[in-house]
Amino acid sequence: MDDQPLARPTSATPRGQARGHILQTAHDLFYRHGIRATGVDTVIAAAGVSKVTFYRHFPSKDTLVMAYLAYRHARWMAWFQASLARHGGTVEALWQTLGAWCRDPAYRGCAFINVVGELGDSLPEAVALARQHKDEVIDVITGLLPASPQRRAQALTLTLLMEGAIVQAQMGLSWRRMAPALKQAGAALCAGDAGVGATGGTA
Amino acid sequence: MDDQPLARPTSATPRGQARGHILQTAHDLFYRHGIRATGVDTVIAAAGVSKVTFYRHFPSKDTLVMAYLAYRHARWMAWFQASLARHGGTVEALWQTLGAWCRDPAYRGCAFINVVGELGDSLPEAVALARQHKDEVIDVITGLLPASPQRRAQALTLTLLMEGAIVQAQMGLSWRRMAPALKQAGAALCAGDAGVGATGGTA
DNA sequence: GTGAATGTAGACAGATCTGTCTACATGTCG
DNA sequence: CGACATGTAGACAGATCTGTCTACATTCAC
Repeated sequence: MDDQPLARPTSATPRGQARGHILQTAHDLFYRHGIRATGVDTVIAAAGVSKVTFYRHFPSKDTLVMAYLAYRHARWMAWFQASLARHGGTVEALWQTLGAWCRDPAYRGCAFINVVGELGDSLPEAVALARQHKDEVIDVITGLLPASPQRRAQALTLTLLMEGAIVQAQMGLSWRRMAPALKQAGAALCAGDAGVGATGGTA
Repeated sequence: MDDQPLARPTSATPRGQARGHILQTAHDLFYRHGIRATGVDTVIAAAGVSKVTFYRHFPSKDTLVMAYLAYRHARWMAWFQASLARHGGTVEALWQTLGAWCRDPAYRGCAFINVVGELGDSLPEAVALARQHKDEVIDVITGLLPASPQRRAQALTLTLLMEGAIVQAQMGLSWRRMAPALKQAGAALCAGDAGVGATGGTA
C-alpha cells in the first residue's frame, strides 16, 4: 500500500481496437522481416499491447499468421483492383499497377510467395490460402481480357509474367529492364490470338 | 581409467570429406524445410558429425547458408544446362526441363527465391548471390534463342514466364494447366519477332 | 451496481538455438 | 617421432521464443 500499485490505469489501446491494431502491426513486421524472424514479443512490443491482450485475440502465433494472410489478401486485392480500374482496366493497366508496386520503397515481393517459401510444409493451411489468393488474382486478370477461346490461357500467361516480375523485382532486377519485355509480351500475346489458333504453326 | 573413455575411435566421416558431407546434408534440409526452420544442431545430427567438426568448417550459420547457396547454384545450373542440351537446346527444351523439375516430388520451388523471401534484409549477401544466379539463368536462356535485335528482351520474357511458373507450381498450380500457356506464349513470342517489329501493330 | 469483456504490467516455465569449451583419438607429413 | 589437421563426445553459457499465470483497472450492457 505504500507504493501506488499501477500508475497508468489502461486504454493505451482505445477499446475494441486492440485486435485490429495488433493485426496491422503484425502485418508490417511479418511482411518486412518475415514470419520466423518476427517473434510474438516483437509484435506485442510494437503494437504496445500486453501479452494477455495479445493471446486473448490470437491464441497462437499460427493463428496470427493466418489472420495476417487473410488481412493481407483483403488489403492487397482491394488495392490491386482499384489500381487496375484507375488505369483503365486493360492489360496495360496491369503493367502500370505492377510497376507502381515494385517501385514502392516498402516492396518486399508477394507476401504469399514469401510465406509459402518460408513456412511451406510446416503450415499447410497457409499454402492453401496462398493458392486461393493466386486463383483470385488469375480471375481478376481474366477480367481484363476480352472474351475469346484463349482467354483463360492468356490470363494464366499474363499471371505467370507478373509473378515472374514480382520475384525478379524482389531480387533486385530493375523495373526499367522488365517493363519493355512485359509490354512487348503482352502485346504479342493479345495480337497473336486474333488471327492464329491455339498452338498455331511456326511457318 | 576404470571405464573405457571412448568406444569408437573416430572416422564416422572418412577423412577430408566432412565438409562436403555437411554441405550436402545442409542443402537437403535447408531446401526442404527452410533456413530458419533448420537449426545447426539438426544439420549436425543429420550429418553425423560433431559440433567441433562442424564449426571448424563453418564458423557460423550464415557461413553455412552462403556455402549452401553456392553449392546449390553449381548443382542446379549444371543440371539445368544438361537438361536443356539433352532436350535439344531450344525454347521447347526449356519447358520440358521446367516441367520435369516442377513435377519432381522433392520440388519446393527455387532455393534462391525462397532464401530471399525468408532472409531478405537480414542477409544481404544472400540476396546479391541470388541476383547473380538469376542473371546467369537469363544468360543461359538467351543462349537458346537465335540472334536478333529482340533476343535479350525475349530471353527476359521467357525467364519471367519460367519464374512465374516456378512459384505457381510451388503453390500447387498443376503443370498440366501451366504447360499449354507457356508453350503458346513461347510460340507467340518467337513468331511475333520474325515479321513484326518490337511493339508491332494489332491488325 | 454488478458482471462480462477488455485492457494493463510483468514474472515465469520450458523449449530451442547459436556458439564455445574441455578432453580425447587418429592419420599424415616432415 | 613429433607436430598438426582432422575427427569424436558432450557439457555449458546466453539469448530468444512461445505460451501461461497472477494481479489489477476500466468500460459497457443489462
